[in-house]
Amino acid sequence: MAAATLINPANAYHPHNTAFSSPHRHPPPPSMPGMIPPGESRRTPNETELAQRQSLPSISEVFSASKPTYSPTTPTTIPGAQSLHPPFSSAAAPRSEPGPDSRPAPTHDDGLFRYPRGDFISPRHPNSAHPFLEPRDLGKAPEHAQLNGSNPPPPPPPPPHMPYPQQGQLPPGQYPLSQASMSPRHLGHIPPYEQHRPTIHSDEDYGMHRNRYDPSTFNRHIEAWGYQDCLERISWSARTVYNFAEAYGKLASEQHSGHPIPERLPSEKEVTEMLSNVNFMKQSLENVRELVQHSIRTEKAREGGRHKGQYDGDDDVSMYGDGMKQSYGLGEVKKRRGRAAPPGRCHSCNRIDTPEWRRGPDGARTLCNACGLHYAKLERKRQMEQRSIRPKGVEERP
DNA sequence: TCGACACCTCATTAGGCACA
DNA sequence: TGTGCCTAATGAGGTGTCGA
Repeated sequence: MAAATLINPANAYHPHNTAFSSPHRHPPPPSMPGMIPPGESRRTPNETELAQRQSLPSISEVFSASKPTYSPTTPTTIPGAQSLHPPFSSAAAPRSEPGPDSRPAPTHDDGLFRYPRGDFISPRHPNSAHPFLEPRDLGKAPEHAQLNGSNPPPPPPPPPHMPYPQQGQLPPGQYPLSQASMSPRHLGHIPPYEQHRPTIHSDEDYGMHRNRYDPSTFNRHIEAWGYQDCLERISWSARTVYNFAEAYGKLASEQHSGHPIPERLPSEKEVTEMLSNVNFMKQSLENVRELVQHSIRTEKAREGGRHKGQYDGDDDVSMYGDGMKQSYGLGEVKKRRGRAAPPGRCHSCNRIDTPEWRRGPDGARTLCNACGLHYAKLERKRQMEQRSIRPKGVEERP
């Protein structure tokens, strides 16, 4: 099915896809020595490049790290301006023109296992090479990245002036929130949250890539692009709202009183913008739905009556990748259970192939086998430490 | 010796189906 | 139509192997 092919993350996030490679070439943070490209096994022949290996922080690293601290959510970059024009003109809701490259990063306060959650959704985003970022790493220089000798990464672009986070705390490639988007009365108090829309691709961008596509498949490329772009925008909007809630939620939790302090509440404009984001998300989701429906209709028309009565898999298509379906004949496809589909890409190392998908901080089947095992180990150790810290009687709760 | 990871195993979940 | 059973599929921990 074309739709399945188009939306298959394994296709969209293929490690060799140039769109996936980081145009920014930001070096991985020092806590992640030896990043390896996505999909590359640790047993690749080029094992000499140990320094390039992408792995989770070691346990000792993790537990020697500073205790969980609030890591201000900072937008990262979106190289979106290199793509086609979105077919969903309606989705390109006119918003304040985002910065050249702005994109939010998730906030993980556990301090143990963090990664750019959204990068799964936005494969074009380069910062997916920075999984499990920890606050202690944010200001460090990317020393190890230069060990390779090739392509020394350029220094991250200077962030625009922002009241916070403190200078030098931003990881490479992440930009603080623009000051204009912040309520003036909050300056210096409110953790930033992303308020920039992802770049809406322009006609010029579209033109730049137009000649790449065969006219016969042009529409399909447009669809694929629009799908990704919509997801990207949905992802962005969701994170914006999330970050907004996180930021003000944290403030609220710090107030230690039941009554909100007016100075620490969001401005009405900010709330309105969040509402606008929600609408924006809704619009984009509707566009995605249209695309899916159209794709299904198209595919059914093409298939004709070939599989008439054999499989009506409208509900099943999007949940599992092609690989999962191959084991079934068309006539024996069963309704799949409503569980998490394989992400198609490890949320940590971006690997797309793994013998097994494992549970991660983002939920079931969000990590590859290796990362999942590592994460599980970290979690176990963390829980053990917590138990050892907690007084007896408090610990055991199912 | 230790860390990382592929593979194994088992408990859990949810869809399908028979039956009252 | 509701309920209970069966079973495929999944989730996740455990174990063995390999390499540093």
